[in-house]
Amino acid sequence: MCGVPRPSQSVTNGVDTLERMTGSGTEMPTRYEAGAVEPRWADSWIERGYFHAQVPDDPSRAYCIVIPPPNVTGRLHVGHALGRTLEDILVRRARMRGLEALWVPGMDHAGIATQVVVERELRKEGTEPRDLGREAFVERVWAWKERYGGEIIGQLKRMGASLDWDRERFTMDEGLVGAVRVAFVRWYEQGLIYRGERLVNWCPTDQTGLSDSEVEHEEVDGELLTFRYPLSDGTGHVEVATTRVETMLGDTGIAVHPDDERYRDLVGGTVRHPFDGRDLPIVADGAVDPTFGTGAVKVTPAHDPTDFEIAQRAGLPLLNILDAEARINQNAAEEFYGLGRYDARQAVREELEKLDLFVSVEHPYRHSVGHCYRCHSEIEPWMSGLQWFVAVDGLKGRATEAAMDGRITFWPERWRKAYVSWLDGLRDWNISRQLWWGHRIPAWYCPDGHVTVSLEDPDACAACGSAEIEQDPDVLDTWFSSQLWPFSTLGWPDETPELGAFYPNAVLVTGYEILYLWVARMIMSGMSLAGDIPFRDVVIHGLVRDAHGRKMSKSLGNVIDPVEIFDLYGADALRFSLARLATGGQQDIPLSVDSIQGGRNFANKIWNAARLVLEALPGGEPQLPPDERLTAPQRWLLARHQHCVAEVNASLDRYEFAAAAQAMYRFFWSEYCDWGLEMEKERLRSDDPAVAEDAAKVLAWILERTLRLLHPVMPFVTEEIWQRFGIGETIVRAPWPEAEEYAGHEVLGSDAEATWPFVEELVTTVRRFRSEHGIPSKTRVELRLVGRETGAARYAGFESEVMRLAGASDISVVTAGDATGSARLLVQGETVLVPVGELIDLDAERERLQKRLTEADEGRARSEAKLANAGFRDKAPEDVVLAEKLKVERFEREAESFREQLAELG
RNA sequence: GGGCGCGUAGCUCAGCGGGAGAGCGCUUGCUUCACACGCAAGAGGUCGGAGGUUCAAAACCUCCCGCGCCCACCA
Repeated sequence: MCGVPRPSQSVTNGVDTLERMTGSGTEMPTRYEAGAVEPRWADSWIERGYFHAQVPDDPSRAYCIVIPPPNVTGRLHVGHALGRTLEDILVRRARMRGLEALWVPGMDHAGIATQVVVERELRKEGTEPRDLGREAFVERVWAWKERYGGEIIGQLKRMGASLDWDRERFTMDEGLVGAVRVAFVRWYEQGLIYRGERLVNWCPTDQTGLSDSEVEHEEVDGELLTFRYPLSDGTGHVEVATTRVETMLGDTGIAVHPDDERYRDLVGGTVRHPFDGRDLPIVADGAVDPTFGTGAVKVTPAHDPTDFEIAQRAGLPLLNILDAEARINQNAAEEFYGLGRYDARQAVREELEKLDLFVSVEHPYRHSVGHCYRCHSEIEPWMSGLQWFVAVDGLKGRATEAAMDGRITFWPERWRKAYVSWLDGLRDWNISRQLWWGHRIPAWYCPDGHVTVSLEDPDACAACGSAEIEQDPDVLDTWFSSQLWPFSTLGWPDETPELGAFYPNAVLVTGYEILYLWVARMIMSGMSLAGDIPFRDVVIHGLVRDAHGRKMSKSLGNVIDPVEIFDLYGADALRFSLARLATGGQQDIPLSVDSIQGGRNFANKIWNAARLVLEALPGGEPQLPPDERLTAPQRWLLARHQHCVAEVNASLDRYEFAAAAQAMYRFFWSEYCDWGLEMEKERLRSDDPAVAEDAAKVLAWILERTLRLLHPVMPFVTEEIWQRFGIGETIVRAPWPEAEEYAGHEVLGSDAEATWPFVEELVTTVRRFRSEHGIPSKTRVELRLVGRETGAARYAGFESEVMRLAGASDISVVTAGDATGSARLLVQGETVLVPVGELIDLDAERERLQKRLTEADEGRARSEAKLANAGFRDKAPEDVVLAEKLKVERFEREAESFREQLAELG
């Protein structure tokens, strides 16, 4: 055993392995200290290679999830913890089921995002990134990646994520660089990638183009300004409206709707630009909405996508009046040159007012403006030269079909619709980024303008042989490499054994915010390049917010740092809390410290229940006693446990994590601890060693299986306890409890389950009675069930438990109702006499009875009203009607009893 | 302009055709030999509003009112 880590040492205060293995002499502190236990297990699991997956011979034994690679921009936040927790639950369960469960770790280079944070850091040091030069800058980013990549790995390990670290990948590692190259070249050769000059979404701050998906539209209060263009022939004016009046410097035409009577005669004519005297043609175009504004539109082809298209159709020239930083360039009238776009807006307006061309302004005017998803600057539609695009029409079809025909299932299902309709409206994807950090576009240009795209870096132009070739300075959109993640991490384009076994992946878990940016593109590229769906299931979860549903942000000061939580409450606590909140129905997930404390309390509850059971366990593998020795409460608990197993499995099969967590919580706390342990305690301390041993065995057996059930959600505390059973090396690879197993015990427990409701209500009713009368817990009362001899069947097998839990000295059945001096409690319609004599306060008793009487009367009235309805009697199912009739009888009996008692009390 | 989600106990949310639930918070008892990160008992909801379907609606349909989100080239 030399050198085997013993993660539990700190908690057991040095109890040695042998003692732990035999279960004797185990000291468990009264509180579970997650912070001391978890880091040891986290390391130990990895050291022992438990998370390493082999490539199975039988592909049906393969189960694979790839981590949504976190950006190397910085440390992980609780949002990441949610997704990783859900994935870990799935992977750990699959692993326990005996599958080769591979969870691929890795990170994303996150082109623009990382470049921005590194630039910011450099500027803080007083260095202008552009001065550094490309090579040195990229080196700096790699250094950044090493630092934060390491921190992210540390965080993931600490939270217990069972990733196969032997297979860690990075979107810019050697293999993935190759995969990106192959993908680009293949699509280029298929005509799915092309180079073109188009308006792109330009971020003037980050100085790069963006795809449509990277632009966030937001409603802002702007202004709608109307001004006049004089007709060139001096016969009048045309009024146009705009929210960005500075763009009029780049106007090259006026457009009206072809059917618009008002302008029919003007089409073909021109207006004169007031600042530089250019004549702008008036053209007709169907894209113009004649009902908006004046029905005439100024056309700025170089700075508006609609205008660009109009210009293409009408043959209007492009006039680019902005530079890369969105300042007015030399193409505009001289007096505006060099102005920023917002200053220019003001200056143009003033100039128009001077020339008496200003008509009116509407302010505030609410309209939608695109912003950069990284830096939030306003996006400028801009001509930035030739850029590379992916022609999505060649990819959409198969990606849509895969979701429509059920090969890919979305959970919850509603996201499928969102996905399909997004694909439907998708336009070509701009993949050129004017950045330094990323995959360099594998295209080379010679002085004659030939383009060479190739797998290997070329020495000469493929068309003319010129050796004077230069590579495209741009890099690819970061999502271009991310989209290959499900297969590139498995070795694609090589046909590796991993790719053969683990592709398609089983499931992808991610937040809805990257459904389009990432998920949709993985499906498109997976279908096209890897020849199959990338994953069978897509699980979409909400975004983690603070306790009141607000976004977590540094400025609000409500950010929860996962590691802080791990240290304070434990990773298990956070994991359980997140799982319990992950309902799927709602869009976002409010996480509060209270909720995490709830998880911590649960871990502590498990720990303490285990303390009790393990102290009593004689040692060895927990085995059930023979069926005939099982008591009714034991059979009941077994049956409840089995229901819990079934419920958890059914929930997880549907990715209903909250329901699964809730089922475990309810079973363990409310049934196993509150009732099960409380009932068994007596037997555990029995003088008869056989009785005590049986009780311990039953409790231990159920506990051990429950630990396995809980393990995927709370890996640490379950492992820590499970070790003490001494039945194996690790719970990580212990078998997963299936619903079908031990079905026999369910049957075995059915009699006890049928008895249970009466037993539970009897105990609760007596407890309530005692509480209402302040009867001290040490005072024993007698319980007499009024009825025939068979009345005892109502609590058969639970006699001693009822007595102990209700604080009774005796329980019996009496045939006649000698009720003198007794309180009469009603339990499921049966009368239970409690001889109390002077014990009770008569006023309190009157109050109690009056309250119960009201409840009974109300209940009866409800049921009678239902039965009075002929439609109900005729049309409702028989059993429902019968149940209603029984209710009336019961309420009647109860009410009668309460009235009698009240009368007796006077 | 389209589409989606949500309005249920003070808070955060389950439930989605047959007598209103959980956690937290609150009240009252418990130094009960696993756990006060606990135990027991309790208070607290015209299930956003109005119609409709049904014997029966928190749940299904329609409309309305409030939140929130996504998509979209109306200047």
